[in-house]
Amino acid sequence: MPATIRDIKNRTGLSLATISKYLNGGNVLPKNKKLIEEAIEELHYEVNEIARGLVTNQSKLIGVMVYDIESFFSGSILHYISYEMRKRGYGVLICDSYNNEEVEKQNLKFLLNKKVDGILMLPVNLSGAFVRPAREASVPVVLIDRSFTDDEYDFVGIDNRMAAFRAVSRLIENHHRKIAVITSDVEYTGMARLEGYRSAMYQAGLPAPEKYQRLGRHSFELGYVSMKQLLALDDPPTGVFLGNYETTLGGIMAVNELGLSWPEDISIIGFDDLIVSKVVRPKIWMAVQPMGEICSKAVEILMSSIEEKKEQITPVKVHFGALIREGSSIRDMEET
Amino acid sequence: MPATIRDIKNRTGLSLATISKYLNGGNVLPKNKKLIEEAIEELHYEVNEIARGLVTNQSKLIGVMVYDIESFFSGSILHYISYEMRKRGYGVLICDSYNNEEVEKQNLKFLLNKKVDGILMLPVNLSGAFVRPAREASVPVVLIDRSFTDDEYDFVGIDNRMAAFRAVSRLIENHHRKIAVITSDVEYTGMARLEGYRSAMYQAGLPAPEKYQRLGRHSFELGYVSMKQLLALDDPPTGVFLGNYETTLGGIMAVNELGLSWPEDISIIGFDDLIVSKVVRPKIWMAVQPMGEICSKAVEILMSSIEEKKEQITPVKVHFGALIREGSSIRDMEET
DNA sequence: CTGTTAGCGCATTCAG
DNA sequence: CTGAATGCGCTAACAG
Repeated sequence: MPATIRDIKNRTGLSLATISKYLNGGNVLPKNKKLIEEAIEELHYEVNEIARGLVTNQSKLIGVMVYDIESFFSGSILHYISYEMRKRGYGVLICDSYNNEEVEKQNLKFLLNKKVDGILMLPVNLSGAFVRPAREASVPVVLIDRSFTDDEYDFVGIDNRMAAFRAVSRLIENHHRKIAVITSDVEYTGMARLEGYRSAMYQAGLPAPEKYQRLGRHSFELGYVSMKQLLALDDPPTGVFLGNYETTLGGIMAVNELGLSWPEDISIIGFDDLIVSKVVRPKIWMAVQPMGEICSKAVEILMSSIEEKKEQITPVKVHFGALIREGSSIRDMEET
Repeated sequence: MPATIRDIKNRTGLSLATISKYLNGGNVLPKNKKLIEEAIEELHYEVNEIARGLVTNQSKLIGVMVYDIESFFSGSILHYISYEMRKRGYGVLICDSYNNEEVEKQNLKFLLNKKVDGILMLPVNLSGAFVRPAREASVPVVLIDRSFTDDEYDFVGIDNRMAAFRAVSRLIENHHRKIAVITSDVEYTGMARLEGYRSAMYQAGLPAPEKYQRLGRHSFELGYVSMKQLLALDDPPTGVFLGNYETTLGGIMAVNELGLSWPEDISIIGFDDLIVSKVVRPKIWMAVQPMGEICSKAVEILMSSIEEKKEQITPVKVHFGALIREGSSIRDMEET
């Protein structure tokens, strides 16, 4: 049985209140302070956070909801978030929605039941209607990476349209005219990136035929299959923009398997810099999200909402710029 | 403010005890039952688990400690575990040790502070000494995937030595004589798999020269670099056993980049079947761990330890067999 | 089967 | 600055 505040009361002869005050950073006479500290040491006392939570109405827990914990992106996010929260003494409750809208709704309720002090979410639902219970319970929610189409919450991520625009521009600048895209048209980020691709093409006066737009839910398989299809076309593209990490990985694998190589046979620029890109040669051009910054910003916003429990004023949206990192996977088509 | 048991007392005129009993599945007169259910409905009442936890001395939380949350393996494990625990109404507190022994020790204490009811762990430490605080607090711990070299806890995983032995045997049966291994010699699983490789070679009377054993900490890079080195040898191996998912992925990428292909140029058999292998062709032979079974077994063991709070009797170790799944990545060397 | 009475471990009024 | 008293929301004996 762990020691309680009562044990240290008996040991020091002080009252519960004094000890409690000390524990919460209040002023206590030096000699009492010493007394308490000694007792804590001896008894290996540690505050029972769940008891404290009952009275302060805080659990020192936050919930993190991810659309798919098996995705590479989630792992990275979770890494940074758990690090940030640990520093602040918060526990991180994880919920996996495995890309299922219904499950996500239940997860939210589950977390609310657990009395989390706040929620960080990488949502699968495009609509934010299901988040209402959190708002009603005035549990702050911060969105990461993806936002809703119909409701506003605090958000931290990148400007996806712009990132894609800039990535595709890199191909255009290198005089590519036949540029394809592999991305999602059913997820928030994918849709924005698709738009970025289309804008860039349009603005450069280049055609963006449907056969060059391979869409579906972001996945390794989408990248793999689409890349093979693109390269098998009668009139294949010379450059391909891959819309996220999974598709990038799949696309790379496909090119390799076909015995082709970049930038000689095909130019590519991918998205999201996780493990693989560190090691693949020739190095691949990448639109890189600042994961660490995104997470620490999201945590910062969440924490301030938790602390000032004032009603949500107006949602804040933070968009970082993606870094377009240089590689050797784009060939200049004019130097032919 | 959410409704409390008191609100429903006022609304029904019943006593707290009766309501509490109903909530905990006790017998209540049908008419009272109806009364309570109505009130619950109206008031949107939900039990405050943290208050309940204070008296029952349970948090309905378990902790999961992983050596590296960014590894593919962790994501898969977390997926299954969170699913199993949700079914049981438990929250999952996640801790990432990012392969740091010191961090892992702190994580354990952190979880204990959060009063988790049990811990599932994929440890980074080889020694189990740091788990003592959990044992002292009689918080059950179940190890997954990796075990300690110096202390015993409940464990669920596979027989790594045997899995590796069988994987390498697949190459031997196909008349390979020059067989290499890429795996870890500093992690529990890697060491056992290395042993399996060596036994298989020894037993078949085949040499296992050092140049064919590429060792280090399991990583994508290890697989990538090692495979390139192996294939650049004067006398390269004809078959390679890749010791885990990351190294498998790295090895595949290396073969592809060299413009080689399996099974013509090199025969390979990998480990752990996650996303990529579903999509790479020709299909790769794989030693596959039954992730779902492992996790549900681990959860089952943990739950029973939590429920029967009797002192730990004797640790139980469950080893599943890995499935050696057929592919087309091994060439029969006699058919030359 | 139901109601009354005590706490769980702690923070927080209020006096002193 | 300190101490005694009160209650957070709920469960667990007991009586009735």
